Amino acid sequence: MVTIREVAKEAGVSVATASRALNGMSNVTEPTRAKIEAVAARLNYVPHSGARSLTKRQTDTIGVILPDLFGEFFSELIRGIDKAVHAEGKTLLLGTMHGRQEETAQAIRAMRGRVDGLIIMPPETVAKTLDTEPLVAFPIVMLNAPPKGSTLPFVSIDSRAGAEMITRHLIERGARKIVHISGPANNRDAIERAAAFRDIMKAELGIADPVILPGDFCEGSGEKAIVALLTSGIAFDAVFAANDVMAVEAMMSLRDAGYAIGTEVLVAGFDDIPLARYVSPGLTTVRSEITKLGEAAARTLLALLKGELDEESHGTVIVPRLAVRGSTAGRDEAA
Amino acid sequence: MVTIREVAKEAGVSVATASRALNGMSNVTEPTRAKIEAVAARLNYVPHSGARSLTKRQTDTIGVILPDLFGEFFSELIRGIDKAVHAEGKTLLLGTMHGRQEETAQAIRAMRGRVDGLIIMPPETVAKTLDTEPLVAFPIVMLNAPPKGSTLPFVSIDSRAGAEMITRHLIERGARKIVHISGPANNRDAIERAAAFRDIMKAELGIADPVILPGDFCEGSGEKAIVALLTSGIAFDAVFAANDVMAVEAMMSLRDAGYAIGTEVLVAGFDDIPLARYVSPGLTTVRSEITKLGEAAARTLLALLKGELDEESHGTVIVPRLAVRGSTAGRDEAA
DNA sequence: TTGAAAGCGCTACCAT
DNA sequence: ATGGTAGCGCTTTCAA
Repeated sequence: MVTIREVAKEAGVSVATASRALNGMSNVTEPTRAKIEAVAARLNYVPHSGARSLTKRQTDTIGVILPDLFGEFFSELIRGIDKAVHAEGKTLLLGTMHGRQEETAQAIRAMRGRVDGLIIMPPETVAKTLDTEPLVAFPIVMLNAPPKGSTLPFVSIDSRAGAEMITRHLIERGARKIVHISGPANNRDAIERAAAFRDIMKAELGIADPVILPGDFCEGSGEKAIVALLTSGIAFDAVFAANDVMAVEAMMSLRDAGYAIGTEVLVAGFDDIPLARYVSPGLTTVRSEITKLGEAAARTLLALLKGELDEESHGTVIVPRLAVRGSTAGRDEAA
Repeated sequence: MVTIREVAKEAGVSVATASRALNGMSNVTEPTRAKIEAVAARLNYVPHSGARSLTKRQTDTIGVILPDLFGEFFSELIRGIDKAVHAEGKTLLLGTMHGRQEETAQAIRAMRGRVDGLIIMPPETVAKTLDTEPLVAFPIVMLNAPPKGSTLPFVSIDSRAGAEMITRHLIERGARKIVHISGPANNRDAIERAAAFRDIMKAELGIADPVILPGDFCEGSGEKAIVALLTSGIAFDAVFAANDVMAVEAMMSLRDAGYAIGTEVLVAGFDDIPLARYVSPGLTTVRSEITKLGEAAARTLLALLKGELDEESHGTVIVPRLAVRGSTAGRDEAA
């Protein structure tokens, strides 16, 4: 591998001058620069980013630590982050902890010296831990985990607002006996969505203790919940699943069980993954705009790095909107 | 940030000893090691991977350059790569060229000094260029682009075999007037799939010049193709799209136009993205096992880095299998 | 077993 | 405008 030193020697200048020329600094004579560039091209010189990072104390790399890489949610998220990061000419270092929480700390440590800042989406409520960990010496933006008592900047989706909207929507469309399929018990979003569901059921219908079936956000749990529901004999006229994956599965299971989706039984999800519009009927859901979420996180971090993070963008809460489709056409139309 | 020097000083040893102790080398007295580790923990020392990479001339990072990040294909691919890479304790550096071919070379250069090796999925037939480029001084594995006249190791899916299978399958299920929606004209996979389709139509049905509609693998083009098809008045009883995204769209469009999918008109795709099994009827497609593809690429690169790449694994061609679902239930059953 | 010191490839400061 | 040189934080000979 040819280094800058060889280029300098070959061009008959010092490494300092070579460095300046190659980095487009102004204080280099035009002929000198031309010669250096020619030599660099001839020798096929490619700067060693690692070495450069070491001296500049800046890596131009953004690290992302995700709980997992499964499904469309993460792919959309990464796309959003990449979009913003790439726009600033920086690169993306991807780390996951494969669901294992113990790996989080290690994953973060491994980032030291490789990235300028980190976007972390903790699997659960690791936020507090992170804030305590003194090792967190570099800029961090939390994703979807509004840190309680933490001072870390964050970007998240307003799960509560979304769940409220959708529950109201189901009621408006004629549902009265709504069943909720929740996410993991230790997941903040899942908890908020379930709580919001309860609140609206109480406020709008006076139902203090609505049916909530356990789920885990993953494939398999939507179907399981429906099987349990049907077996239980509980009466229902709508299902609100805490995310789209479960909602789609629930929809399929209900359809297979002979229910007419959208009229006899309304179904709604949360996230608006691409799949939601392809199933039939289309799935009514809460549009999180995942890509936007990723972009916002990246932009917050980028601003933080530049020291331009103003107070108001310190914490960004994205308020989702409804995406109404066929799965909640309405009970009235069933008649 | 605390460096190894501070740890050494605080522990009353030389940096050399500190380094050895922290890296678990054997030639350090137990008490010395204990003390150093205690100090490191107390000072919350985290090694600087960048600096370490520089001296060791090894980054423990694998770079991946993708044409884009859109859709499930790439998310599954990344997941596969990450799986293999993570298993070896290495990290993943992600680069994309956002469809712009000019960015490829630059993206590769930017990797110098950051990664030990590269997995590249060129948008088109950049393989040759890459092989020529002398800058490619580090280990590279090509993804899905069997380099013509290139000596780079590669992993790819046998598009031809897959397309042959599925065309035969459609014919078996009673289709005679099959229309193909192709991918981008400059995409190798797209070209091979179309060619295989032609060959089988010729061989099995004696149709030398089957209808092939242009597409681009992306959302929008499946629908467009169907609109064109319906407008043209061309007779058809099956549609084989070069990838699932277009196939699903085509399916929806045809259904909206009043066709019974799976009986009146058969539809098939290519890739087997998760979505394929959720639409209804399920989409018959070619199972590429994208995750496996990513894993294989990563493993090839890892072996290459270890100097363990034997001749036969130099080029891996994954032969896909059919995933038969409702969208090709069969024309016979229509009766 | 431990320490001193020479780099890894580059940038940036201080001279000239 | 150009050159010499001191690091960036770490690993790794070479000596002791």
